[in-house]
Amino acid sequence: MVPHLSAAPLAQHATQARAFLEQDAGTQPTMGSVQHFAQDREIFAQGDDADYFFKLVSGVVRTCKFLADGRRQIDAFYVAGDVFGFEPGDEHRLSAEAVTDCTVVAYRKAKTDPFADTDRHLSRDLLEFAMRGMTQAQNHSLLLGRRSAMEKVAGFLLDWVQKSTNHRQISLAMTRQDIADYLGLTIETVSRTLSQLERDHVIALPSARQIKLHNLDQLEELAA
Amino acid sequence: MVPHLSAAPLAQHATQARAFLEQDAGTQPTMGSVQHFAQDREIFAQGDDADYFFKLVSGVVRTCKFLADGRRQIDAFYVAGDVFGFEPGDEHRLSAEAVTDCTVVAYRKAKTDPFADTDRHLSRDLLEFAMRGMTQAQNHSLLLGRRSAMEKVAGFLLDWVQKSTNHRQISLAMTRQDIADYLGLTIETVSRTLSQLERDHVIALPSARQIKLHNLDQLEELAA
DNA sequence: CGGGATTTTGATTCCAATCAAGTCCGGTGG
DNA sequence: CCACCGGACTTGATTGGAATCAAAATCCCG
Repeated sequence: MVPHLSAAPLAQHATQARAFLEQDAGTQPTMGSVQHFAQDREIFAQGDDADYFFKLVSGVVRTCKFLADGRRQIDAFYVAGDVFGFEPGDEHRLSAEAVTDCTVVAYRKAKTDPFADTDRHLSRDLLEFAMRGMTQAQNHSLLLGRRSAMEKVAGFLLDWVQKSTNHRQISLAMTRQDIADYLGLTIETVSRTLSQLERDHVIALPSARQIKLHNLDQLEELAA
Repeated sequence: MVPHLSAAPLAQHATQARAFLEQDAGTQPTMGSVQHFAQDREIFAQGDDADYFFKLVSGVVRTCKFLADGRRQIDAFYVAGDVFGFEPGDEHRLSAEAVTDCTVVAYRKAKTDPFADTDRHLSRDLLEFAMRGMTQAQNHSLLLGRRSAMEKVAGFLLDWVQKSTNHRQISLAMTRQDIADYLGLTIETVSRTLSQLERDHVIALPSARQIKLHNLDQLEELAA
């Protein structure tokens, strides 16, 4: 039996986040600072230093990514009680904006950083797994949401060549059906798109599972 | 697999996890058990108890979700060195299958009470938070990958009504453009789909931002 | 070789995007 | 109180890109 799959993951973590922050407030010397943002104001931008993360007190916030040509993919909406802007790495990978006027509490990330305590190797590394998974899934959403078949396939090839030892050739372990189900396309479209890339001399297909990349620059352009 | 006993499955036993983290793939099989899977074999299924998580030693693995009608969305591919099956909750939300013959090391999640150690509350909560973010992003990918406009919109309404105090009416804070960018559709398609739902008496639209849900059962059917 | 699975290619359909007007508010000022 | 303005939303006509339907070609693997 297939469990019910929530179609739109609208910030399902309010309870856990609240527990975390209440506890934090009691144990840390520095409290978060309350801030207000008017509707459509940016709370933080893609690439900003991720020194703070936020708890939403009231209002609604969206986090989103932008492609170079302006296409936007909203990653999530947040409501009162939700925490957002909590990300791996030093800078924000998403931007956050006020959908309505809203009030947030900003917490300095360093103050709650479990990494400082060397006894917490466990949490640090597991946390990194989880955050890597989160980032990966967010990137996948961006890939699926607003990209053409060509952009998806080109992006897939670029992802895989990075995992490959050889920077010019990919050995695919998976079938066309697997690729299609990963990219949200049909097997025929994947095949056609690869054929098109071959016709354009961007790649060569010595066999179905072997792909030579002739023109990485062009491939990157096609991946948008 | 052994039934899961802990109410808080996210925390890992410190000793086990540290050993796991420092261990190189394929060496020191003291903590985890090495297992082999032939091509296309299932490593775990959606809904299985998530007592174990895995590190891939060799081969390629895919994790995926299925909709009721059999449509499949592959969430990720994993290669040697990657960790998968590490999820919040006490059951796997994805299934994992061997794309090629592969070797994994299985690690059992601890059943010890994570609340016993108060010093680790913070890390535990941060971890849980990160994992919820991961889950959320994965659900979003499923939404974007293989769903029609009607399924996306119906799913969006069902998710949003859960956040609402009134479970028969929704007040939307966001514009149609926001909804469109969240669902990977255009503003026109969102509008048309909502109008269609109103024509079918599934919802009513007293104003653009107010939506009455007349028939939740039908909405759930449409969300597939 | 032979046969089934996988992949490619071709023809057609269909859903959602695009292009293009309208309509409906929600605010503002007379 | 009402007329007007502008942004948000809806609706209509058409296009276009990917899905679907349908064969071929190719690749494996016994």
